[in-house]
Amino acid sequence: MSQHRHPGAPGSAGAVPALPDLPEATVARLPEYLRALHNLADSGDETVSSEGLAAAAGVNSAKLRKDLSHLGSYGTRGVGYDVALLIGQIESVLGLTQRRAVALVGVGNLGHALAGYDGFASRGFRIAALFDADPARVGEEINGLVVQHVDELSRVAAEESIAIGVIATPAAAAQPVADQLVAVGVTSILNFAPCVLSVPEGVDVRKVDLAIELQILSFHEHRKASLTALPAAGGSALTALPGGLAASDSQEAIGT
Amino acid sequence: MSQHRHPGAPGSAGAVPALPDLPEATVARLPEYLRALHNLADSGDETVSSEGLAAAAGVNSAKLRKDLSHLGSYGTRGVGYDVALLIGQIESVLGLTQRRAVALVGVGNLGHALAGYDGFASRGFRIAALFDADPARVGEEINGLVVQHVDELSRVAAEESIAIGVIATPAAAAQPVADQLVAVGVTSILNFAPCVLSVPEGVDVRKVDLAIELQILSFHEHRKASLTALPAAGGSALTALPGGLAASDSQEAIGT
DNA sequence: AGGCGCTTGTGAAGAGGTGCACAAATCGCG
DNA sequence: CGCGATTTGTGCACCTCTTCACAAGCGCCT
Repeated sequence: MSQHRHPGAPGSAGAVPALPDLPEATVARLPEYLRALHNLADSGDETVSSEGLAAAAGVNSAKLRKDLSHLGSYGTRGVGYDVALLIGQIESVLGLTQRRAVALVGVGNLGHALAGYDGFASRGFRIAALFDADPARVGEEINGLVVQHVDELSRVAAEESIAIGVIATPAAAAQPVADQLVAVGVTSILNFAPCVLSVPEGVDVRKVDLAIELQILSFHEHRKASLTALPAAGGSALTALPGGLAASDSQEAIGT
Repeated sequence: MSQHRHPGAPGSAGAVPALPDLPEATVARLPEYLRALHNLADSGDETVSSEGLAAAAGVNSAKLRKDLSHLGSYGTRGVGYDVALLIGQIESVLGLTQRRAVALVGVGNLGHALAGYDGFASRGFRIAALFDADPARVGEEINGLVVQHVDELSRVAAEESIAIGVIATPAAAAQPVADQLVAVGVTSILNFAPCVLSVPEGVDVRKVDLAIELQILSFHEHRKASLTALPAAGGSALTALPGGLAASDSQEAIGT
């Protein structure tokens, strides 16, 4: 049930306490807007129109306006949005006003790279601890952090008040690790292992599977190839495809 | 490793001619089904019910049946789906019957890990070439492949018939690299750089942004925290977590 | 052989997301 | 001081995706 609610009117008292209950699709786009806004800010721009920001974020401008309206943003008609203000708004909604501590479990091939990925640090997160089950890896230092044994997790989690757990272990180890994370109170997990995690209600899991992304691309590649291979195949409905078979999900030919 | 050539394939290479024009959401789930099916096959299962497969893939069983029905699969009522047959079907639809060649550009922190990620090789892809713009990195050998300068791209792409390009460069370098990939005929790109790529129509781009995933989790974490701070909302399972949560962020002062 | 339990495949209803098009609001300028 | 150019915010229609519920089909057991 989507309830329309007008989040706090301009003059309302408290500071926008109610989380506006954003559509999930909107939430997923906010970080992209945020990144684009930071770029604009670095360029010295102080305001930006929905059209301009939409182009920078690779989305439709109406969609962007609707997204921003959901979080009760204050654009100025005839002018646009104040870049700095909007950055503050989005960061606040995303809960990025504090730097959240991330625990990374699994310092193998991929985990090693994640531990060194500075995109995390620069966008609101702090990798607070590294874990691995392999004794051979415990003790290794990466980016100033020492890899600890995964059994230390509960102790360290309490000290560092871990907010998010990242799993970069092999698939077989992922579920036990997830259980351990949940046990120490972590309610948000980013899973890079190619498997389905089962977690109690209230725990959010997002999955990133690199091979799956390639397989999706493979499908489209396959489809494109077979389309060009079958010229006019008997005039079936296939050839009657309208304007574009562009993947709606991906970005496509922007501007020019 | 295991390159399952569909064993008892749906007979007739000529069959399955018309690409069924699958819903995008379905395409995105097929790889997950495929992974689950391979697990089942390794366990020796020969058939699986929609319920069972759905559980293994983490989706609703009705959704799974509808997805499979889209690709005209033949389950047996009262029995379920033939695992081997279904694997063959899905691999065929995804275009995984051939092993696609992937070019990886950007062998920095993340790219290095991707180059060594065996999940690609085991799921239908072959990393055929590595590139970087930094002369200091050219010549380095990773996983049996020598890093070449990005200017070699056009020559190598022709030799290896690259099907998919993976961009793991810094954001600033991503667009030029994408242009080069497009120029040599690549029509599918997986972009790890945190920026929007502009490509001509007909080129598919999928983006993976690791920081964005964390930011989305951060939002939910933020929301959950503010909910527990608010009056009773009915829900409950949240408070029953063992171990107790440590991370509670009280603040959410917005604006100004 | 016939009935029974199980499972698929799908129609239909509902939820959610998207994009157009336009009214409302604001600024700058003559 | 009012007008026009500009841009936001949003109602509405469309579309995709999800989920339910159930008839049809299949194999097994008696």
